[in-house]
Amino acid sequence: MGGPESKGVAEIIKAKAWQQKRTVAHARALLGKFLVRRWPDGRVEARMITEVEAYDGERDLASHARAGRTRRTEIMYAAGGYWYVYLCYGVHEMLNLVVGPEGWPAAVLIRGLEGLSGPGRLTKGLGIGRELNGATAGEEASGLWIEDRGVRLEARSGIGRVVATPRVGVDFAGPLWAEKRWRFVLKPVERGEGAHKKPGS
DNA sequence: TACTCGATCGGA
DNA sequence: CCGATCGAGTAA
Repeated sequence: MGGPESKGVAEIIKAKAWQQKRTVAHARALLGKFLVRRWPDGRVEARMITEVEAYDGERDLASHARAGRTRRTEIMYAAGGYWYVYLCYGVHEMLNLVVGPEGWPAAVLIRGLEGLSGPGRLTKGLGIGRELNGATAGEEASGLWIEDRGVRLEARSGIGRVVATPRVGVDFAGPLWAEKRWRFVLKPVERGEGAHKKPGS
């Protein structure tokens, strides 16, 4: 199976990879990657990322960074590759990957995984809490990391198609920022879509 | 220190 | 539709 460069070999994505100032592109690029969790008992659970949102700079009034540097947002100003985990509505832990160069506050909210839909549900499902806030995304550093398992999302890849929509729950940010289509969802291909199918079968 | 309000979810 | 539940941010 496969040669020396066989596809499907999981590659752990290094923190460095998230340090370019391309927040929206980073969000889009996370679709199809795998979020991997090492549980305390050593078991490893990996799920494909299917839904993300980009939050980009202080100018983005939907972002926590709209208030500038504060104790909470400090981690967003770090260079890409750290986890930003915060409590929402006093109930749900939200998992974000900090992206961009140092000094530019940006993050990608991970909103959905294959089989675990919803930002609050996925953190609960993977045992992720605020104790990971500020930790490095990496197997050794935090037991929570991103892997590229070779999934490609080009047309006819058969995996799915990417849909861009406005972000969820950010109407408070005003129309300019609420309407930006910075939410990306990986929709599975429908039967008969994305590949030729014999009619009438 | 007081007050407001959320990057949500599950149950009426 | 509504309540849960709590910490960050703001005003004072």
